[in-house]
Amino acid sequence: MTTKDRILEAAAKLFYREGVRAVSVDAIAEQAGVTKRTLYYHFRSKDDLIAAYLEGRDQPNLALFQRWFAEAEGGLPEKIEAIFRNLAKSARHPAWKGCGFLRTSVELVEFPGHPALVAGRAHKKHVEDWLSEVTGDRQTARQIILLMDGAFAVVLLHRDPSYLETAGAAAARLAAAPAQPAST
Amino acid sequence: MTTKDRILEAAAKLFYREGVRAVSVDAIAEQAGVTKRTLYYHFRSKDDLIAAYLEGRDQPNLALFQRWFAEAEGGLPEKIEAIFRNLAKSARHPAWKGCGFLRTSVELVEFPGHPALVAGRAHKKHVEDWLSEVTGDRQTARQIILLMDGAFAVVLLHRDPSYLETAGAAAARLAAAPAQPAST
DNA sequence: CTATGTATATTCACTGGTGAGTATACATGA
DNA sequence: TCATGTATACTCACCAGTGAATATACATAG
Repeated sequence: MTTKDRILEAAAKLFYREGVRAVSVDAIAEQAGVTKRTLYYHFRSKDDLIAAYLEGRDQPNLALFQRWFAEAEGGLPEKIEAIFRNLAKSARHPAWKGCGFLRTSVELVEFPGHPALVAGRAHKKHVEDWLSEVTGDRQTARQIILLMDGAFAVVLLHRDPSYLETAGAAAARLAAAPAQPAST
Repeated sequence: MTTKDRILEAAAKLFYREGVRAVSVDAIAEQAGVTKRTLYYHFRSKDDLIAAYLEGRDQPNLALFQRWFAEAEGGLPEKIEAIFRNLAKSARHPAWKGCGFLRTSVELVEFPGHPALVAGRAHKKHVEDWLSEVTGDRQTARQIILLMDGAFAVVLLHRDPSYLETAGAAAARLAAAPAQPAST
């Protein structure tokens, strides 16, 4: 594992756990076991590091959703609901802190053009595109995304993962009977 | 208007615009036209001020939803959808930055017991309780909340208020046909 | 009806600490 | 000997919170 990878891994861990603003570059360097100067050799700035953190989460995150969907029994509504059930299970872990993409978009609300937000938008679009494919309907895909992201926010606030199951039930119902006949 | 009110008003404006972490106590004092020491005479700490900011938003926010609901034509689904339509209109204003409660809960994720988060949870519960009343079903109320909070997050990320209308359509459908016969 | 005391409200100037980022030097393998 | 990578030790800006003093208003005792 290269030094650069170790730095990114340390950054990702701390950024997710505490938020991108709360974590100092010094703390990341220490966690990675390098000096701050070395960190700045591999990354141009803290903002660069934040962007790299989110870019690195796009694929694994999407792949996880796809695996949960593929491995679930039943028809489309059941498979959609399975994603939420798995999310609820994750959310019961004490280290769970919601969606890193959404949280970063809040922390960087003053900088709408920040590269990390560009990466965040791309990620959410990838999920939406994939859901459009499997549901055959963009509107339904968006409503599922809205339920999921809403659940991230609400569960983080109340620390009550059961909202993810409530969201899953709603998503399953919307997937079972799309508003207008399928139209990707 | 008292000095204390002016400080709180200044804090609320800056906290909503830039986020509670990004705003310095000095900036609030300057905006309020007092010295920092005066600010600390009226508020014990910055955390106190953050809590006061959210506590002050609870009632006005809820009242706004209730007004939008009351003033809308049509049955329950139409009235629910009207709330989202009004939110979408607000979100088109360039100063709109999502939901202050949810954003603060992200910014203070490291401090789950923070008084501002207690105020945030209370507010969301008030909205949920009111929606339970008007829909006659807690599950439906929660799903509407999930759609609304999801839309706050997604619209903030993509800067595309149309997601609020998509959420409104889903909320109307769920309100029109609750999963199980009404049970508050 | 003045002198003294006290509570409220405000100011200026400061501190200890932390933040991101850098100047410079040293190592080491190709 | 040159590019790559790492370290020590720094700069400079900012930030939450404080110490000490002051202004103002209003008591009430002499």
